Amino acid sequence: MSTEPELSPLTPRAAEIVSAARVLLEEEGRDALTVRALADRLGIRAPSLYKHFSDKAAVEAALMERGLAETGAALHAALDAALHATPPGEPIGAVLRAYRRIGLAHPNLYRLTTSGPLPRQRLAPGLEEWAGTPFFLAAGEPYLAQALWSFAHGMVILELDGRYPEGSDLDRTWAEGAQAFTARRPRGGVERPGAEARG
Amino acid sequence: MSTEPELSPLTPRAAEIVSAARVLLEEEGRDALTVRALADRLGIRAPSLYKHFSDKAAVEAALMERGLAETGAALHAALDAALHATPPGEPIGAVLRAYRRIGLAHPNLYRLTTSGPLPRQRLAPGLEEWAGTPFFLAAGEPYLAQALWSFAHGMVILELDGRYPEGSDLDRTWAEGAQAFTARRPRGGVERPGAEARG
DNA sequence: CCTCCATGGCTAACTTTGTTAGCCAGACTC
DNA sequence: GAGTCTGGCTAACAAAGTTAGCCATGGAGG
Repeated sequence: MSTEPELSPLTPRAAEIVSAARVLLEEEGRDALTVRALADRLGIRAPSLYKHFSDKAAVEAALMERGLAETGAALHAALDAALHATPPGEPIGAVLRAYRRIGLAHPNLYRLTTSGPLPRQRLAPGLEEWAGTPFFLAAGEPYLAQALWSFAHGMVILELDGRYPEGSDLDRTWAEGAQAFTARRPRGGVERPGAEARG
Repeated sequence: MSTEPELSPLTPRAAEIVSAARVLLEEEGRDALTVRALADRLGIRAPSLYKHFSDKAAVEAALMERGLAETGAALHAALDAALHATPPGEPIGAVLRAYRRIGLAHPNLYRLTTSGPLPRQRLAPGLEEWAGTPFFLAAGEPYLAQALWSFAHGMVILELDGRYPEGSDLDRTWAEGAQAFTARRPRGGVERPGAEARG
């Protein structure tokens, strides 16, 4: 269990703004996350927000950090629980289930965090990699890990966007994917991820 | 090989507008696809576009139809080629390679077509399903098919968005996924997809 | 031939959005 | 007590999608 990287520091007021932004985003969707609407929630005027953040993208970057941190924490916890259970559980299945759960729990934050290019300069260093590490630990091998991560993201985002036909049994589709990837997992237990193809 | 559904009919002028929109989108990105910029390319003023489309979303829907149609055509062709080759090729690998190729060939159109909810009322009926059918034909079973599709979409969108670590060997990751899914493909060849969990 | 009207342009203008400029009140520091 | 930092404010702008309403062209029907 690696320790979580520290998020970019925020003043108390900035932290309040990010909290309000998160509620607004989650309750009313991405289009509703507007500078004026956010200011309204805080009882101030839109331009005042610029005393705390350089632009709207900076607020979104702070939200993305929270999304990454919570995702990473959930995945690390699920992996640890699986590995330390008696008998140990299947790590790939455990990570996949945790990933789906966190994506569906905060759909708009998930979308914000995972869609489009990441503003990496604005994110705490190491955070993105830390959040993805459980896939590497569960897969035991970097190529399988990236394939697993891609599958998981594809499943969540297509479900959130309503792209599956009505009535699809997605539990079964997730199980199918988990079995396909688990079958290719190298025996010999979990290894540290190699340096060459992480993420 | 099923026949492609007909796209929604367009007047000649509307077709010109969609063509211009496509060039604009592909050359300058999604943010550049603005009503005024599109009008500029056509040598007219922005409000004139509303004589041909009810709103910007209608132009985007026409673009999505083209994206779905081209994707579907490429996937059906790749699957047919694999199945009718001597000796027959591996259908899952063939469909995956074609999917990646078409996504990377038109990144902005791919993103537009596959991100966010689909405006299904504005799309030619049957088109979405037809485009996805090759996954079902290649997988031979609907749950594996949806898992395969999710994997493919996750891979393409994460690559387009630059989410993989620099230097990742994505060819190898694609191959890893192809092997994982191929191993679970039901023997006995390709079946028609069932009605219950298509897409 | 002349009228009618559908087609497809146009200008002007409005709303919403992100953003900047510049002012000001309170609080803390030297 | 003077100054400066903090965090509000109003006014205003540019870019976006969109609407209202005017006008030229051109083909159809009498």
